[in-house]
Amino acid sequence: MKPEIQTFIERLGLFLERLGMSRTAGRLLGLLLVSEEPLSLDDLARRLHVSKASVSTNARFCQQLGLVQRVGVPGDRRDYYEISLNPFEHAIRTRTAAVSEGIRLAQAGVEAVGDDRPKARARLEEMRDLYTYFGALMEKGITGWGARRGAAPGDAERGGGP
Amino acid sequence: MKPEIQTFIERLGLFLERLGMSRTAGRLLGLLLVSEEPLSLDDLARRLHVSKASVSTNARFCQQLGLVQRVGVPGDRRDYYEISLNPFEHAIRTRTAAVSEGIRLAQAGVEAVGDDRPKARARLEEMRDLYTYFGALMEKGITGWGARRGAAPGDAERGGGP
DNA sequence: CGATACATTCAGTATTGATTGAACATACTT
DNA sequence: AAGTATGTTCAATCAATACTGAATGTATCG
Repeated sequence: MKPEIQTFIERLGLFLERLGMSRTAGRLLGLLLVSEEPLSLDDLARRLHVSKASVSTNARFCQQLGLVQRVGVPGDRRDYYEISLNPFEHAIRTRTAAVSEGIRLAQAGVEAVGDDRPKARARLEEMRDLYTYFGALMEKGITGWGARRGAAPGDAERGGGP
Repeated sequence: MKPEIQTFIERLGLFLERLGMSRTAGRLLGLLLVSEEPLSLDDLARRLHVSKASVSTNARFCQQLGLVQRVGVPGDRRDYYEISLNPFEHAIRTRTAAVSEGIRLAQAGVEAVGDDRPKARARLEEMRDLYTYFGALMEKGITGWGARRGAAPGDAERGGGP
C-alpha cells in the first residue's frame, strides 16, 4: 500500500480521535474511504494490524453512527463493510445534535440564574441565541448541500440511492 | 449555591468534555459563566472542589483558547479570572480551524489515491468540497453574528432568529 | 447431526490523560 | 533582607478507555 495512503489513514485517525471517536474507528473509516471495494472484518483486521474483536466493535460503532454500512457479497457468508453514501452529511448532522444540546443547556442556565444576576443571564442568553443561530445555519447548509448534490448528479453522485 | 446551578455546571462539564476539553475546564467555564464577579484561583479551587494546581493548568488552558481572561482587582495581588466577552464566537472559531484541517486532509487523500480509484477519489473530493462549503458557511455566520452584535450593543438580542 | 466458519461478548491488560501534593519560582510587605 | 502570599511545574497516583485473546453464540455446510 502506498505510503501516502497510510499517512492519510493515520491522519484521519488522529483527526477523528480529537472529535471523540477511537483512533481505530478513525483508521477504519479512512481505510474504507480509500478502498474501491467493501472489506470484510478479517480484511480490516489484517490491514489495520488490529484484533478482529476491536474491528468488530469499532465497525458496529461506525455503523450506528451511519458512517458505514454492511453489504453482502453473493456466495460469501462474511460481513463486508463499506463507507456509507454520505458519511460527511451524517457527521455534520451529529454535530447539529450537539448544537441542540447546547441550546437546551444554555436555556437551563438562563432559568437557573433567574433575574438577579444580570451579567450571567445576558451571557447565557447570548450562548443560547448563538447556538440557535448556528443550529439553523447548519441546518440550512445541509439542506442546501443536499440540493446541490441532487442538482449536479454527475459530479459526486455515484451508485444507487437507498 | 442553588442546585440548578450546580447541575448546569456539571452538564456543561460533560458537554465540553465530549468536545475535547477536560471536564474540570468545562466546569470552570460553567462557574465563570454564572458568576457575576471574577473569581480568584482559590475561589475556583474551593468551589470546584479541585486542587489549585489543576485550576491553574485548566484556567491557563482556557485563557489560551480565548475563553477566559485574567483581570486585576485593585488592592489585590491575586489573579482573577472571568469569562471573556465572546467566548462562544471563540469556540466556534476553534471549530473552524478543525474544518481547515479537514480540508487539507481530504485534499491529501485525493492526491494519495490518484486517478486509478474513481470511487475513492469521488468520495474524497466530496469530503473536501463539503468541508470547504461548511467552512465558508461558518465563516459567514460568525461575521454575520458579529455584525448583529455590533448593531445592538449591550442587548443580548433574544427572540428572533435570522 | 457434527463440524466449520464466522461474528460478538467478556474479563484482563495496557495505555492514555487528568489530578494531586510537594517543590519551586516570583513578587509583595514590613 | 527576611518572610509571606501567590502562581507554576513536576513526579507520582488515579481513573477512564481501548485493545486483546479466549470463550461464547449462531448460522451454514457436508
